[in-house]
Amino acid sequence: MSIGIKQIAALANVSIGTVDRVLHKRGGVSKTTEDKILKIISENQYKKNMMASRLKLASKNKIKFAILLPELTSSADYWGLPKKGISKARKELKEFGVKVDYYQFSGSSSTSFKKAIERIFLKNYDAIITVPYFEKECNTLLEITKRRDIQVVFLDTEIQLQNPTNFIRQDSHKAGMVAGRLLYGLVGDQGKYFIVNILNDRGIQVNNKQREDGFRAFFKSIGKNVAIKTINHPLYDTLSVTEEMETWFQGADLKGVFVTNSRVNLIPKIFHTYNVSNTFLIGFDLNENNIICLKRNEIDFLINQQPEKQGYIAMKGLFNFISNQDSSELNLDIPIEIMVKEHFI
Amino acid sequence: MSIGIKQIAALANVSIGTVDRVLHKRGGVSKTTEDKILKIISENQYKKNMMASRLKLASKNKIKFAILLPELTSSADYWGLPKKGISKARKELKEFGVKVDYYQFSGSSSTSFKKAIERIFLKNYDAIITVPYFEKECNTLLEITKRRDIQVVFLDTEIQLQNPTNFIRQDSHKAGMVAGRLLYGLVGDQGKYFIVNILNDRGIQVNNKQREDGFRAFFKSIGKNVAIKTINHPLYDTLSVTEEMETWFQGADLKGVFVTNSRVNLIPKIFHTYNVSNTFLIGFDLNENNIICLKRNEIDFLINQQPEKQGYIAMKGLFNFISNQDSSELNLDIPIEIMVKEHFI
DNA sequence: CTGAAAGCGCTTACAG
DNA sequence: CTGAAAGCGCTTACAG
Repeated sequence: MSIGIKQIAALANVSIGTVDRVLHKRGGVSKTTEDKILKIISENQYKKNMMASRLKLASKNKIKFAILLPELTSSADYWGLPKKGISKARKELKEFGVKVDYYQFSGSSSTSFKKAIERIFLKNYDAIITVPYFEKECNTLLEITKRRDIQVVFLDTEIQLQNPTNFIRQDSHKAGMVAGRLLYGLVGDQGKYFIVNILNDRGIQVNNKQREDGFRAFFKSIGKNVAIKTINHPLYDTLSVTEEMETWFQGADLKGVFVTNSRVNLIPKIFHTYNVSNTFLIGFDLNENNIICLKRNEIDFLINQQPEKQGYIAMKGLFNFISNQDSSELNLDIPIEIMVKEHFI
Repeated sequence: MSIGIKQIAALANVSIGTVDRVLHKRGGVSKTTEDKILKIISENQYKKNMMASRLKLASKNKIKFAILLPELTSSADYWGLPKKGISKARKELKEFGVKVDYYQFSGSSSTSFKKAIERIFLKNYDAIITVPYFEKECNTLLEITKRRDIQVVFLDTEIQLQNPTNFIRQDSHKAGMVAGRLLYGLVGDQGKYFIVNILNDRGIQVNNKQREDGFRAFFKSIGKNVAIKTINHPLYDTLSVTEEMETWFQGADLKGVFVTNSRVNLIPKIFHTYNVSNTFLIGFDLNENNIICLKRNEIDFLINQQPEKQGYIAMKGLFNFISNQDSSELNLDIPIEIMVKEHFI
């Protein structure tokens, strides 16, 4: 049977108040008493009853989360998805005394990120969920939160930072390898491969580059020296056809196109306009346009990053950590989910 | 702000005891008072605080689960997996007053299932998690549990039963369609397709048949009239080669083999012995031997039913239902997870 | 038909 | 340095 503070108090011949002082390191307990209590706690593997604890605390001491995501734009409603998962967790955790505030930054402005962080630090949050767009600013964030004992979880992308930290995201390099495997199955040894990085105003995103590297690593791993060409394309709402792309329209050999982000739905229009066939296409994310293309057989595979799940798990994991001091779920890989047309029937 | 029984009592000018009598339909409340209280409850969307409720109840009124799974055999340790997920949930729910007992039945004996059910009914369980092997006995189970207000969740397979019920399992027909899509991508229009049903002593399992049908439905859906041959093979530890299989060893055309269960790892040995190439292979489940074959490129795709997740979700869903009367999570599709070699690197 | 009271396990402000 | 007591929101046995 598990033990409670009442039993600990009885075993140590003290009151439950004293046991609590030791458990919460509130001080004002004699060394002798403290040692006695600590011994009993460890011998009996005391684990606090989270229900009772939160029931007491929920009304006054809220657990406060700051969510700082890039703002939604017309071309990128992606960030609504982790937000949705966060919102779902928020509803579930409300009765446990969890409070959530939302902040935004502009994806093209490190200053806006810095400013949002400053506003966040004005309030006393227990945890921050954000995205590692700006390396320098993220390092600063980590230094400050470490000092103040604020938990941070980064979603979406893993980047190298100075302090160890928590990432809940898909392994982009591995996702690129999986994409390589899938496209190779369709296109084979004799075909031509194209990696399309669709850039935004800050150039290529870190995880898009990681996906590209993973894709190439796959072909290295199977020892095939196939032709792989990278096309870096500036983002337009309708993708213009660059000179590099024109090779797509020549020759009857099979071709495989790997788009390293969610803008893969821009490609089928090009194929259609130029009457290209014998081409296979793979990309990321389950936005509406991508799913339409998948259903039309214009896209062969989509890889899902499960952004909703990322947000949901970040919330749940942080809550568990803060309420139980259990860190197991704060750093994890989201599975590389492969989607085909039949998933949507 | 959300409202509690104290506020309801104040609004209705009664004591919290009376409010509780209405909430729990314990009777002994005048119609006038009851109506007044019900009105306040619905107007204010009262939702009981699960923490407080379980804190009070956890010590006396345990929520009791009976788990009834097929026994583990040397050739089928599969059922250890949902059990693992159930065990994980058990640990998390222990402090909420959840108790779990395990029962077993033999997959080849409906009597052993019936007997186990009888033993289960001797105790007062709140919920049963099991697997729908035997249609008649499952119908009986549902009738009795309905009368006694016991919740039931079936894992692994969905079958048609007389009463509506809860299934947490993968859509096997759809999984067969996904398998068709994947194999078609590798084998194409010109190849030959084979469905291998590896039978056990009860013949073909329901979900294996559903997968076969789904596989065929895929080819129908794309309007291709390819050659698909079904091979029903009795189970042996090493698969013997039947006459039907010998077509595999003839001709240079591509061939695709779809094994409708977890015994797919028996096939590569045959290919190896008879020096068969140009063959692609897909099957189910992430057992050790299957993963070894996947890593050796002997299997091209594995479909994961996420059995651990099934068990885990069943437990969590039932707990939520019983403690909150929220049925949303008791009937659901486990995603059709496609695995390739690179997932395991 | 209804109310007052004890208690689930933990937390903390207060008194000494 | 330590204890006694109130209270989180809900549940229920008891008294009337």
